[in-house]
Amino acid sequence: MFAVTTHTPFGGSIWTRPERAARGPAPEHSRASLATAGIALADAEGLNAVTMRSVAAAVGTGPASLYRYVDTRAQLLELMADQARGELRFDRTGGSSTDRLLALARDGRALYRRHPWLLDIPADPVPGPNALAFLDHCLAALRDTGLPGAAKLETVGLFSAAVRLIAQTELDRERAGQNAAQYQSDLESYLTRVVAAGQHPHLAEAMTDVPRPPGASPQPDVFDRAMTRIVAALVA
Amino acid sequence: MFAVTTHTPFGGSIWTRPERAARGPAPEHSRASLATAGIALADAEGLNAVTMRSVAAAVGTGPASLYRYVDTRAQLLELMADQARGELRFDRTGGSSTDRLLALARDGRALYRRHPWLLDIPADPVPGPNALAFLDHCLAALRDTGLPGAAKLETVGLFSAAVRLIAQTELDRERAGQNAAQYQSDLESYLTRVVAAGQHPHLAEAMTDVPRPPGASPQPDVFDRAMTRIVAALVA
DNA sequence: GCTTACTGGGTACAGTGTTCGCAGTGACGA
DNA sequence: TCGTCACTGCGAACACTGTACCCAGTAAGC
Repeated sequence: MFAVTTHTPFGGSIWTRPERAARGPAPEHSRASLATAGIALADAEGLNAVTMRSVAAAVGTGPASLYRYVDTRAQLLELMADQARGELRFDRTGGSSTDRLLALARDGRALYRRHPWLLDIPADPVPGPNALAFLDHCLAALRDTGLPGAAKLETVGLFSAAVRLIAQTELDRERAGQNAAQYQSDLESYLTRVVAAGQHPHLAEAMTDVPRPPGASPQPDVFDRAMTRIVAALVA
Repeated sequence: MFAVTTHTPFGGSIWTRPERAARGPAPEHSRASLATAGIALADAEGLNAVTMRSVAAAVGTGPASLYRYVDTRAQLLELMADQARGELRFDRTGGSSTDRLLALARDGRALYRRHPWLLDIPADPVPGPNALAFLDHCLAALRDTGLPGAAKLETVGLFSAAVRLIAQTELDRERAGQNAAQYQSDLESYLTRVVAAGQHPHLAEAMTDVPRPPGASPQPDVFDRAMTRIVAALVA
């Protein structure tokens, strides 16, 4: 029912804000506990359920108190995102660049499946500690490519964006498929109406071409196929 | 300062809602006029400036009246997004698949530069008329690839997602660059502190490798370079 | 032990998307 | 020709949001 702060280029990231002050009493809560509470809420009911009030209630305090730990709601989301990324384990150390990147991509996908609300948070302008760890492992995977440093960084940027992107498309499609009753039928009738209108000849052709049987299960792993193509293009 | 409805898989799209009712007096406004007003506001002050109240005021009515044309704010954004996409012109009809896709990509980038708020609107679950026209031209560009229909559709999905993605990264970087004073220095000191901490060896290596001079202008066309790689991977 | 900078949190504010209810209006069926 | 009835415009109100303010209490530094 509401909002994501539109792209403010830099309103101040959590990671440039000191966690504890030098003076004064010890805080009763912690960044980690706020993030945990937020993640639990988001996992259960989506990102919209993560309000200052709900998180405050979850840790047992009032809304205003959260601003002792965080300047803004967006910073709270930053905490949640990074803590979620902390679930990533980096087992594989050997193998080709391609294989290692693909493994990292699959880990990323699994993370997005566990915490779909991550896709609703705009990519953080400043990477947190766990994002940095992921970044470092991506760079490690590129060791053998011999690319210069800047190119490696750019490649990693494209790579993680691609992972996010494909996970997003995949999840969107699945979510849509679940309300198949309403969505699929509405979309289908809409599209056939559009196609029947006569414009969009290529769309018509693509849709009639090999019309898969309606009950058929979707292609098994769009993600793997797409990711393979992209990774190949990136390390080339 | 506020919100984007988190991914409701299908709350009902504008394009499955009848534009005019059969009975009753003629509406005083139109979808097009609402969209135009919203676009003007978004162009000038960002997507957050597009509130039901501001749009209503722009067309000279009260907030509640908008709900005669639109079920929800998200549907208003759908209208804006599709109307903006209507600015696209599709001149090129000949050439290789790669060239035609690259031309479409550049058009898309130009559109995102003109209306950056498009990047803040989640990709519509149901494509509007102008999105369909774009889709059709992408499919036309893939004519010579000989891919089956479903694969063509999938490819186009990846393609337009990639355009959006790269435009987004590019614009993010530019926006960040403008507040160079605050952002760059903060980020830089943060990263050097992180690197100095000793973990993240590969990050350290990539950053020290060929440290570009601080005043140097950024690489001219990240977009073209990245897009070329991706398109090549897609039509392969 | 005095100062100072913090912490907790109740209250309040400005602003949001959206609903309700009611008066007016115009196309359709008789 | 004339009711009927589904629509239209819209003022007022609701529920809820993120956040600022304020004040009492608390612990570290000189």
